[in-house]
Parts: sequence; structure tokens; C-alpha cells
Amino acid sequence: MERPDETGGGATAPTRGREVTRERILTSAKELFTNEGFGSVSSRMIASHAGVNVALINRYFGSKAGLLTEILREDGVFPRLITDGPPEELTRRLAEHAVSRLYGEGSALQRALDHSAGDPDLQSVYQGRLKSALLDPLTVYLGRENARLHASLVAAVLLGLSRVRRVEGGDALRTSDRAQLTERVLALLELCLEDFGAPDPDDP
Amino acid sequence: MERPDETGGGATAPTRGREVTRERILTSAKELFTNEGFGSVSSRMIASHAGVNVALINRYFGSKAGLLTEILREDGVFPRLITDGPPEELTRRLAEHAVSRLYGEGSALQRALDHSAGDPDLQSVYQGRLKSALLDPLTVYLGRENARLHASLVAAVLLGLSRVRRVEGGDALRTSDRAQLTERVLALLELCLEDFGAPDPDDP
DNA sequence: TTTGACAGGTCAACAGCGTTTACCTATACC
DNA sequence: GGTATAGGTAAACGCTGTTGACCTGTCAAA
Repeated sequence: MERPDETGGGATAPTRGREVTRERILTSAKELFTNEGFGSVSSRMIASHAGVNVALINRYFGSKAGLLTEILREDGVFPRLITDGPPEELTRRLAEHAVSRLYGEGSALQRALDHSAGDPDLQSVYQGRLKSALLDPLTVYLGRENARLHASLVAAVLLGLSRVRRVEGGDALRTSDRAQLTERVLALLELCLEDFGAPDPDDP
Repeated sequence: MERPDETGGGATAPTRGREVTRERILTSAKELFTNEGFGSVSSRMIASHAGVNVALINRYFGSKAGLLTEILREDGVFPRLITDGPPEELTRRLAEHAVSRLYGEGSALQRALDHSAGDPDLQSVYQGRLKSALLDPLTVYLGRENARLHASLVAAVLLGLSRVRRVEGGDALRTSDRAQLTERVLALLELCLEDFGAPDPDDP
């Protein structure tokens, strides 16, 4: 289990071994997924890019989808977005993040994977991720009646935006003034979170 | 040992022939895609269900994705939703349609294909369809400044809802009163269409 | 009636995929 | 030195969508 390499005193980086191989695969997969998308990159491509045998992908990650899950596990921007910062600015944080994604900012990996969303093999990965990275923390964070429903509406707006961007290439959603767009998305999110049956709190 | 086809004078339905075979494939594919989704249904499954040779799918439709394109070509609910009815009720029509989809109503085929959205092979099919069935007609229909942007926002909300439903299984989005949900979606859509820079018309 | 053309259908193969199985090999410990 | 074992390998499995070569039945002209 332990790495006898460093305990032995030798400082040379090993080119084999569990951790090294895992890392090689992760790095190559991340790079290839980013540039080509999940569906277009085969296990054999990843393996050969990593200089590693194909079978090792399944040995270490169970499956190609498992490899992606592992990659995504490290990179959770939404939970931080939700909890980091004052609650009254939650919607603004989310809106600005969504708009920045429309403008092609944000993680290249994320963009590539948005592009691959819907692959049958990724279905469950994406479902789990949407839940664990957005719906669940947001539901908990809201912690009020119908929290899940409000969270789902917010998620719908956020996901819908990135989906339309994918189809439209972002052109249509970028024609207008960015600040205006941000405000509009902000308003949409706030409308999602508004209590049911309650009148507009700004308009008593 | 079939009898001579209608050209021979007989009125009996032929079991072979270009149109018959095409129709058999289309029918089987529609049924299988509806029940299993695009990605889970193989060409060979379609062929055997239709009682037809696999190669004929590619002969008549070019590819499996081409077959799906042909199926979708006939079924355009959104263009009708947009143009059929008074303009002032457009958002209500869209909202009610979206909510009915959340409740599992509407075309089973559509639901199944939502479920398969994102398959790499379907990417272009879906992009074309979203444009031709929703974005383009809506843009034309709005026909005002920033029409494309407003249409994109509407599309984002609609697509986002169906996507979250897919992930959540529709549970979260159905917990509340349906009428309330419809009103909320309606409000979201109206907010999408609201002119930029214009103040709330209900609140002069 | 014979011939030829040709649309429609069949079959087997191709290259690729993700994944699994059986095997080898180099290292670590007794 | 012997041996257990983690790490790595090669070859296959069953599947996919797709293709090209080959039949076959029907029709039209000779």
C-alpha cells in the first residue's frame, strides 16, 4: 500500500506504480476530454496518450465513465458558489457565474463536458453531479418550504442557459449588453426563489 | 410467393417494396425509441423488430441518426404552439405545455428523446431541431429588437425544465400545486420576453 | 419467349468501441 | 533464495454502426 520509493530514500520520480499510473491516466483524460469531448475520446486513445495499457483504465477507475466521475469529483464550483459569500448575494453569484459561462469563461473542461452532456454513458454521471453539486447543496442552503422545488427551478434556468449556448454557439445570448443580460438572469433566478403565494417583497 | 403488387391490379397490401419497408422501419424505430431511448436501441434491434434486414436502415435513411431525423421531421409541436392562438397568450401556451411535459404528458417519443439528448450522434440532430422548431419560429414571431435573445432565454427556461425533470425524475417539480407551478413558469417566460431597459409594465 | 436491366433484399464482413480474462513480471518480504 | 503479490500486458469478447458484394424477383423491350 505505502510507496516504498520515498521511504527507501530514493528521490527519483517513479514511472510506474499505482499512484503514478492513476495520475497519468487522469491527466491525459482531462486533457483529451477538454479538447475533444468525452464521446469522441476512446479508452484506447487515453491509454496510448498516457503511455499506459488500456486495461488499466478499467482497473483503476472501473470504467470510462468512472474515470470521468473521478475527474469531476475534484472540481465542484457550484457548492462553493452557493456557500461562499453573503446569502443575500447568492442569486447574483449564480447569475454572474452563468453569464460568464455564456461568454466562454470558466473551466475549459466544463465547457467540453457540457458539449458532451447527454451521452448515454454519462447520463448517470451527470445526474449524480447535478444533484450533488447544485440541487442538494442549494436545497439545504435554502432550507425552507418547497426548497427542493425552488432549487430545481434555479437549476433549470442555469442548465437551460448553458444548453442553449451550446446549440446557439453563444451568439444569440451574447448580442446584448453583458450587464443587462446578467441583470435579467438575476431577475429570473430571484423569481425562481420567490415564495409561492407571496407577493413581490419589493412591492408590498 | 407474394401476389403481384397493386401494379398488377390487386388491392392487397404488399409486404415488400420501398414504401412499405420504409414505413415498417419508421414505425418500429418510433416505438423502440419511445420505450428505450435512442442510445439503447441498436440498428439490429430496429431491423429485427421491423422484420427487415439491418442494411436497409442505412439504405433508406443513410444512418441511424438519419432515421431519427426523419422521425422528428414529422412531429413539430412547438411551431404550432407558437403560431396557433392569440399572441397575448403565447407565454401561457408555452408554460402550460412545459408543465404538462413535467407531468409526463405530451408525446412519449419526445420524452424518450429528451432522455437520450446529448448522444454525440444526436448532437447535430438536436441542434438543428431546437433551432428550426423553437428558436427560429419564435424569433420570427417576436420580430422585434433582440428577438433572438428573448427567444434564446425562453428556450433556456423550457429546455432547463425538461432537463431537470429528467434528472430529478420530475418529483421535485411536481410536489407543489400544478397551477402555482404553471403561473411561476409563465412569469419566468414573461420575464424572458420583457424588453431590455424597460421597467416593469405592471408597475409604472 | 427470351433477354436484360434494375430496384429491393440478403449476408458477411469491417473497423471501432468498452470491457474482461488469463497470463506475465518485477518488486518486497520472510 | 524462495515466494507471494501488486502492477502491467496481450488477446480476446460481444457489441456497435456501417458497407460492399452478392442474390432475386419483377418488369420492359426485343
